[in-house]
Amino acid sequence: MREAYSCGLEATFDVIGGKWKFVILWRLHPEARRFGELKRLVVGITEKMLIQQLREMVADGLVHRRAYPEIPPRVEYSLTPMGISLKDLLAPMCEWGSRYIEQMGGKDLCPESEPQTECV
Amino acid sequence: MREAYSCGLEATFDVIGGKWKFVILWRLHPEARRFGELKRLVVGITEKMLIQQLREMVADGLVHRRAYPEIPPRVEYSLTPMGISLKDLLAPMCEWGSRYIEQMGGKDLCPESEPQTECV
DNA sequence: CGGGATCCGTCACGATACTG
DNA sequence: CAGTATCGTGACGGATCCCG
Repeated sequence: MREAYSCGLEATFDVIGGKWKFVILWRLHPEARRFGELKRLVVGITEKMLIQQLREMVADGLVHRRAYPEIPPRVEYSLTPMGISLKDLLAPMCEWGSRYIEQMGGKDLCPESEPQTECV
Repeated sequence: MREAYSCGLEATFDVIGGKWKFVILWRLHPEARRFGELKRLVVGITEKMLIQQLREMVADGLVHRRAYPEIPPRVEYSLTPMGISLKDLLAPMCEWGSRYIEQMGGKDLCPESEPQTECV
């Protein structure tokens, strides 16, 4: 959420656009995750990108961050109600993409990659 | 549509991600548009970006390009069935963004910009 | 009218190393 | 464990000029 929007679509893309946000979002569903868990679950992301994206999502009100004053440190990230409402949006987007892939030449699905079953 | 996808969401973002694609898409609905029309309707886009995005969308099977062998040249762009199906996806995304804007501090809507009423 | 070609700046993204 | 700091790169987006 940065400047003025002339349409809700811009806001939506601003908030979940980019390479990682939506992946993180659906890894945060349905339960809270620790930083280390996310790092493992979001395959291929670097720590820098993960913390950066999480910060933006916290600032955008999609994710809640809870730090426990312990040693060793523990931080849990969870979805806010706004973040949860986004999830209902991701489902049809994922369905559309899946249909698109199979109609446009099924060769492009990646069978050996870990099955991301919670998509859809 | 470039590499292998592990999830439909990646495909969706690949196809309508970026700054311009979804704006062009909904300007193409419900009727075909000429290149010059699009250039005026998609406020702020340069010719280079417009033609570049259109080409990608044609390659991705979302948009159909029809050139008339006339002088002066005339080219019309329209949505393919796949492109039309995307429109049903954009509507909820736009609604979500609008709700997000008003809940997160209504100052971020842009009143003086031309009302993009066909959104939603 | 509907493009194509070229040059260029920015920034999203990434690799690596270090820290409380 | 959960970050922070630094550096590098390429794709994305824009400006400008040219063409059939």
